[in-house]
This record gives sequence, C-alpha cells and structure tokens, in this order.
Amino acid sequence: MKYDFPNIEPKWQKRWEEAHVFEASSDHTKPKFYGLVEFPYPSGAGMHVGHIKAYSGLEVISRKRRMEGYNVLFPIGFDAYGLPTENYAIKTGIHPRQVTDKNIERFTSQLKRVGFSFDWTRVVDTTEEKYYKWTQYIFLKMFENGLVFRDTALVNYCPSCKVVLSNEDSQGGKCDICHSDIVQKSKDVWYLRITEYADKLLQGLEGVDYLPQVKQQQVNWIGKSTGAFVNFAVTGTDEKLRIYTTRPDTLYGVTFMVIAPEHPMLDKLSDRIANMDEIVAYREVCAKKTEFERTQLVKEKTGVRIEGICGINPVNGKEIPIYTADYVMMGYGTGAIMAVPAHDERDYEFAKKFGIDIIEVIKGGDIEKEAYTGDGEMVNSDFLNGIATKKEAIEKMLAYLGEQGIGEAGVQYKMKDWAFNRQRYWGEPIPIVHYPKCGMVPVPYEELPLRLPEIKEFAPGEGGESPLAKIDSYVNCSCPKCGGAAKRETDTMPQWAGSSWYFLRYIDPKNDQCLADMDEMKYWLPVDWYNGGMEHVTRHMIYSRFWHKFLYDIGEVPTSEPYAKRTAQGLILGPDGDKMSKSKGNVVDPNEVVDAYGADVLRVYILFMGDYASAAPWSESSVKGCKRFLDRVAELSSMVKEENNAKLESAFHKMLKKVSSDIEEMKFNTAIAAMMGLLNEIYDHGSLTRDQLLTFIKALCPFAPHLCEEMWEQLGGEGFCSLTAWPQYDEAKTIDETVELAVQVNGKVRGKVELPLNADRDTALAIAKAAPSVAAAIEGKTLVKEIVVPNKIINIVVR
RNA sequence: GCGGGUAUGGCGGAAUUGGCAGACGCGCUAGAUUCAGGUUCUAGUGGGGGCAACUUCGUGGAGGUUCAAGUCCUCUUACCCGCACCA
Repeated sequence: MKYDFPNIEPKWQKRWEEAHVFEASSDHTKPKFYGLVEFPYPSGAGMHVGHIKAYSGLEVISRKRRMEGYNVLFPIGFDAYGLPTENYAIKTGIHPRQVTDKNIERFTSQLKRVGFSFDWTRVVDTTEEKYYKWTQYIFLKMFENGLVFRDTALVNYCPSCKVVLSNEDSQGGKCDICHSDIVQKSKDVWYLRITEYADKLLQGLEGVDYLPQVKQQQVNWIGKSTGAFVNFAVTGTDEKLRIYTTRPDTLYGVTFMVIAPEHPMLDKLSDRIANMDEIVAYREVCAKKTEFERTQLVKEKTGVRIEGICGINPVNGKEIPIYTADYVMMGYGTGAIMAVPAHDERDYEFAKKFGIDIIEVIKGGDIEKEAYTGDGEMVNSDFLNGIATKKEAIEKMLAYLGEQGIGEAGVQYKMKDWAFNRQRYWGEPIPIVHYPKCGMVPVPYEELPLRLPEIKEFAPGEGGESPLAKIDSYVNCSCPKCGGAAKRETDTMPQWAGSSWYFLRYIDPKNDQCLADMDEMKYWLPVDWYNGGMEHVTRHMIYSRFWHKFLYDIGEVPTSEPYAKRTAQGLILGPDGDKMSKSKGNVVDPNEVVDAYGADVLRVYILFMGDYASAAPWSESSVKGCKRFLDRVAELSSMVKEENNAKLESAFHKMLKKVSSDIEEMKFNTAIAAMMGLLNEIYDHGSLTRDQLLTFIKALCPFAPHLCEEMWEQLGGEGFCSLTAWPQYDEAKTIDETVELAVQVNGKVRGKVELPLNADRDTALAIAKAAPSVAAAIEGKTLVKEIVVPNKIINIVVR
C-alpha cells in the first residue's frame, strides 16, 4: 500500500500548528534543550536541499528530546541583510524590504512543507526595526567600552561590488560575494577590536564541545604566537626600529633587517635615505599588486636596500643593512623584522639573492645548502654558546633583553581587528554622528532604532560611498552632545552583525526593554547544540563568540560562551558528484522532491545518504528506495496480529538501542538502516503485534513524522505521536541467550558454532573442535595455541 | 609550505573500536504478478576457480606488530578542505 502523502502531510502540519505542539514552554521546572541551526539568508533562489540537510540533524534530535520530556527550544529566523538582495534592488529598482518580505514568505512556506518542528512563534528577522534596534544597541555598548575605533587604512576593496570587505570576507584575495579580485584601497574604516578578545576566544575553546576540526580552525585563525619585541637603534638617528620575532634565541645570527614597504619609518627618515626615489618606486609597484599576488603568486623575493641608514644589533652592536621588501607585512607584528638567514627559510632566500652574510648560530644543519630551523647547540652567540635547546636559549635571551632594556617578551595574533562598515544601503545604520568639535558622538539609546531612510536609488556612489550619503535629510542632523549642525555616519554594518546575537533574541523575541529577559536567558543558555556549515567556523562563529563574551563582560548575558556544542553537516553534491551550482545545472530542488515523493521521503533520504558530516552525491534512485521503505512501513498496519514472537521482540529492543544511541551521535544513516533491517525481519516473520507497531512508529517519528502521526491516529494512539514518550528498550532483551561464534584455524574461518552466552573456555573449545569442518582442519596437526574471546571468536593455532 | 581529513563491491555507505569485511539502500541478474511500461513479490549478487559442498584472493600501495589488522606502527601515493612569505 502506498500512503497518501499529498493529503497526510498538510493535514498534520496544520494540526501541529493549531495545537502549538512545537512551541517552547515557559515552564522552567522542566529540563531544557536549546537546539540551534544557522538561520538562512532568504535568497531569491528559494530553499536548497543543503538547507534541509543542515536542519534535519537537529530536527531529529529536537523531536527526540521532546519525546524524552524536555522543554525544547528549536527556533528559526532569517538573516536577511545582505548583498544579493541589495544587488537585486539595484538591478530592478524594487525595494529590498519588499524583496526580503517575499523571500521570507517563500522560505517559510517551504520550511513548513518539510514539516520541521520549529517554534514558529519566535521567528526573528534581522532587518526588522525591533530587531536591529538591539544590534545597534550592542554596537553602542561596544563603542562606549572602547571596542570601536576608526582608522584610515588600506582595506580589502571589491571594485565590482564597490564595497570594503573584512579579511574573513576576502579569503584567497577574492570577493566572497562576486569572486572578483580584491584590491587594496585607502579608506575610513570602522573597526571592532576583536583582537582584544583573542585570548579569551582561544581559552574559551577549552570548555566547549566543538568538533575537533572546528576548534582547530578557530585556533589557527586566531593564530597566537609567542616571542619577543626587540628595539634596534638606527644609525645617525634617535629612532628605534622595533621588531617582533619568535626566535629571540637567534639574535646573534641577525645579518640584516627588513621593513614593510608601508612602514612609516620610510617617510619619517626620508631625508636621510639616499635612494628614496628607488624606494618610492618600489612601494608603488607593491601597492599595485593585489593581496592575492603578493601572498600567493610571487614566491620570488623582491626588495630594495635602504641606503644611508643601518640598524644596530643591540646584543653585539653590529651595524647591519636595512631593506624594504614586500615579504614583510605591515599588518602583522610591527611591520619590521630582524632577519636570520641561517635559520629562517625566507630570510635565507632573500640573503642568497642579495648576497648578504649568513651566520650560523645553531648547529645541526648545513647552512651552505639551506636554512636550518631545527633544534641544536648554540654557537657564535656569546653567552648562549653551548645551550642545547631552543627553549632554554629563548628564556636566557629574554632575561637578557629585559636586563638591558632592549626588548621584552610579547605575543602576536594572526587575527586582525574586524573591519565593520560597508558602503551599502541594506544593512543596519551605524548609529554615530560626526561633529567636528565633539568628534564621533553616539546616537542616544532612547533614539534607537536609527531607521534606514526610504530611498529609491540603491547603487553606491562611484567613489564607493554609501547610497545613504546622497540623502540629505538623513545625513544632516544635530549633534546629540551640543546640538550643532552635524553629519550622520552613512555606512552600514556588515551582514555578520545581525547574526552575531540572534540566538539570544529567540529566547525572548518580543522584548522591547532589553536584548532578552535575564531569567529566560539563565534558563535557556547556553545553546545546547548548534549545527551549521564548516564555512562559518572562522567568521560567524568567531564573531558571535566575540560579541557574546563582550556582552558577558558587561553583564548583559549570563554565560561566557554562547554554544556548548557545535557540529557540522557535510555538503550535498549534485548527482554528478560535483558541488551543486546553477551554472552546472546539477541543482536539486527540494520542492520537486516533496511533490514527487513527499516530505517524509525527502527527510529520510537526506539523513540516509551517508555520514551526516561528510559530503555525498544526490541519487534519485536512492530516494525511491526510501519511498519504498516508507510504503512498506505504511503496509505494517495490515500485518498486525496478536501473537508474540520472542525473537522479533528481541529485534525490537536491539533496534531501539541502536536508534537511540545513533541519533545522539548524529549517525542517522545507521539509525535508519537499523529500522530498515527490523522491517525486513518483520516481513520475514509475516506479522507483528499492535504494541510492536506503535513502538516502531514512535522510533521512526522524528524522521518521518507525518506518516507516523497518521498511523498513530489510525491505530487509536492518544494525542500526538510527536509528543508521546520515546520508547525505552530493555537491555536484557537486547542480549541473545546463544551466540554464533566463528571458529578460526590459523586465523581463517573454518566453521561456525552456536554457543550459550558467556560459555566458559573449555565448553567453547570442546564444541568448536567437535564441528566437522574444524575437526578436519586440525586433524593430524600439532596444537600450538588456543584463543577464546568470550562471545566473539575462537582461534585455534596449529602447526 | 603548515594544519585537518579521506581512500572499503558497479554506486552511496556499514563494521560493537584489534575478533566472521561488505550491514542497510541503490543498481544489476533470474523468476512470479501485469495486456504492456511502471509497481509489487521471491531468489541471487566482492573477484577468481568448482555442478556442488567448498576453495582461493580481497579494504589506495609497500613493509611491520599480532593467534587475529579496514582498524595499530613505519614508509608511500592520490584526492578533498582550511590557512598561507604570520617573522
């Protein structure tokens, strides 16, 4: 029998909604479970099967938690600010608000069609005034606490989108949105001082249960290194050239110094530099290179000797040449390095090219051939000579630097401050007013939200300024401090702003007094389980942890970490095994699958495809296999007979044990396989009892809830299947009284024997040897060893 | 270059963590049902050999440890994902 999914599915979706089945309760006496999935960007393309996979994992877990008696918060919302909507507005002239509303409506109906058990009463939309008021509020709190600053800097700029991008949004030198090459442009940039939280972000990882790759990626992204700052005198000046090094132990091996082409010292000492023309020319060449070229394509070292000045090595007073070269970045450390060619590959390459001395200070390599970066005995290093380990040499040197006042231990991070403004319309307005006398003045809290004005032209200006800059009524305002005629900031926040705290708002989405009620937050936080894509690990995850830690420090939230546990789903690839993309034409539309097979089939298939965390290609015929499975489940109703069968009963308990534990480990594919296996056993047996069928339906309910509700109702079950108690298994019944053991002779299986559970060694061996095939294999041979692993295997070694 | 991961039938993938490799699904083969296509049902399905019971080989490759290796160790190859001149 095929079940009538086109009627069953809408019927139960409606009933769930009417009965408020999936709404989180305010009863704080019950144990809670807060399951969070990354809320979607409501794009014009509609839902993708990838969305379904991303939500299906916690969907099953949340449904199981409800059946286990938890008060479950499983919310959804929309991360609706962003460039695609804005670009669409620029192209068509349709206001982003209208586009966003339409897209949200479409996403909502598509999500509901799949039967996700979201709490639809708590939907948040980051572009709503009532929401972004609080995004602005958090920004102002950061401003108040010195975490916001403005600087003119070389920034990543996308000439095609005409927008400034953060490092996170321009990985690999390509624009994250349009994939054009990024150029460096000097701009006024708003920064959030995320580096202030680098250490806290790192330390916080110790107490959370994230997938190891997730932790690792965050650790690498933060990129903490320990070393030392050392000050080098510059000949003929009072200048100190400050460098950062992780290898202060090699200070006696320094033979030159290198500063970044953008280093301010070049301009400062320009009148002392003999070849300033050459240096300016070099700097211009470097500035033209994109970040991409500079870091990836050009492996050949380039640089220019700075004539007229030298550095003085503070440990031995030696004069050494200074170069400027673009292999040293202004954005890391101090933008200047001491170069030790004997023990650093880059410095070695540079020294070889420019004919600079190479002095060995650590034994163990052959510096004629290459730089030696390993450990070894110190030489040519005065008081360090003879020391055998890097650790000890560094300690000694650090102590010396301190005594002499020429340097000190220091820490550096790869992570940079977060460039936070965008010259765009469709984002949260930055609530700051500029007035020459008062500087940057925050918009008073009472005036929030600072609303986006209504405009008709959404394109940014040619110079890359925000479209808001053209709206005089918006720009001109009075200074909140002194009342003078001031100008409003016209940049908006990046897309990552609203998503940095949305999980707090779900807890109390309608609160107009604060982000969310403290008592509610104390009950619901932290998020118990957060699932999302690996692509957000170094952006959204780091940003939101930063905001949360800041909010914790100012007493606005009760926990120092937002997420207790983080997992990630793998991609769904196209049927051809490639990443799904419109241009390849291999995109699977979830709606068509629901039309053809039903939502339950879609849900079961997506979780059955393979390991949840791995990528797997779509297979239409495997979808049919899942349809067959559910059709066969529906057929069980006609197989109910009240005659018990101990073997089948035991199979049920084994299935429940497997399904219960597999769901917890996100091994949904094997959980479904276990149910399929049991189904086959039921068919072989020809019948099952009503209780057994009810048990089967309960276990399947988180995966295929519509079919299960329907069968539950037909069998006379009380209330909703989705709210009945999760079926418990009896451990004793999962254990068979006898076990079949393979008997090996010299490691090869020669027979199988049926043994009572936990049979003792002698009994087991006696029965094993009695088996004809085993007896034949050991006949006439000398017994060497007998291995009996209870209930697992018997191996008889003969010669 | 650094960090992380993966490799198992024709395909997606299992394997109680060192104990019968290939669960479950797809596909395929044969048969039944059907006017036919589809559906459904039954049986079979890693390779080689054999009518068969059976036998032999088999988890990217080469070694090793072990009574026993997909699983542990050493070396190696290919691919995927991060980061990337980070001093």
